[in-house]
Amino acid sequence: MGRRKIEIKMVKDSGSRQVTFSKRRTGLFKKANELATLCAVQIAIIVFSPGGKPFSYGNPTVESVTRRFLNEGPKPKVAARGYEKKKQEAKIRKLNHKLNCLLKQLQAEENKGAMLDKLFRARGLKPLNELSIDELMKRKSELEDLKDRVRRHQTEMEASSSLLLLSRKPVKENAQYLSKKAKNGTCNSTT
Amino acid sequence: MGRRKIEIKMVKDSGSRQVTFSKRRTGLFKKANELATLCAVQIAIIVFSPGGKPFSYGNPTVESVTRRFLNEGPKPKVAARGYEKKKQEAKIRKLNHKLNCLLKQLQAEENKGAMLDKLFRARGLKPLNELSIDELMKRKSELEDLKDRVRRHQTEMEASSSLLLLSRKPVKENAQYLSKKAKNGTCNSTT
DNA sequence: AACTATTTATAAGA
DNA sequence: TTCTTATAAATAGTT
Repeated sequence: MGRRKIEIKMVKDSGSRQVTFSKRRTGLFKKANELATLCAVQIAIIVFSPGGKPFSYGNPTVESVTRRFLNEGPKPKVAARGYEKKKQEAKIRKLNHKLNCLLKQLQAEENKGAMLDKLFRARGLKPLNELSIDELMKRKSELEDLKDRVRRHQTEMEASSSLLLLSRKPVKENAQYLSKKAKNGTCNSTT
Repeated sequence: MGRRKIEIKMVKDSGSRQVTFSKRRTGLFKKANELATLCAVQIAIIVFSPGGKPFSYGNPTVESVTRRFLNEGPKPKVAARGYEKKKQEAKIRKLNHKLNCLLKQLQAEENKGAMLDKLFRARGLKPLNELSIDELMKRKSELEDLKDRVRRHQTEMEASSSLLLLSRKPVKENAQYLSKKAKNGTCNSTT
């Protein structure tokens, strides 16, 4: 977009990254304001700088938009329709395969991470001692987010697992449990 | 931006307004994604279409970013300076402890998730078959995000680990490596 | 912060 | 909706 085309990859130099962040944050907020004005719509943006400082744009306010979003979010979503079921099942099988592969990779990464962590602790945390407080705070909040997400996924898995245990019964009897599950679904539309 | 310059005023024709909304929403989300990638930052956008339908973009998710924003809001800022080093070290020790605990929990969650996954596959994926395609797509993208974040953290850990191996030398000799690390570090002041 | 050479976004039109 | 294209706007590298 400027003198040269750049790859959309993380900017390694922290100084340049900060400059890029400032420029693009300004541009993004300007675009958001134009969208809000041209289309008379509500919009909210929250972004944390590389240093962890929060910036936000809201029309009319960040709070009102997020509140509306969070209140509308848990709408009951109508599950898949009855037609073209075969095609859906094929897609589902494909997605399940990808999902399983990803889970495996994830676990592998986690195990490596845990081993490194043990190494650290055995060594007395020397390297981490030299990191800044801000850096550690950032890591901590990232890990907390990560844990939340894993836990949420875990909950979903457990719910499905319960259904699994019921699946020994004939399929027709299962229908009631499955539709119950659909009713309680957390899925937000946000298409 | 196009064939003609337009005033940034509400578009009166509702059809044109919807078209403008679609185009600009796409552009805005693209910009947001570029910002998140280039600067490795968290960002969330929520926007309601002229018809009142919610659209959102989040990295890693809208929920995690809004949660972080809402939680940090009331808290005071911590930007600690170079003095009072003892206090800093105490804080760092505490944060490291939390970090380690979180890593352990994370791994535990992952292992449970993997076991459930095996259960599913042994059973022929029956329960997942009843989920909608949208639901599965959402899960898949969540897992991909999760994996990216774990990998990013993993990279950090490996970098620190390399430094760890050098730490057998006297502390003074370490200084150079540690300052090198600081130069490449991700922490920006962002005053 | 300002400056531009370029790239990117997009308003109109198809 | 999707594509094309002329033009406006954003921005990467530089000063």
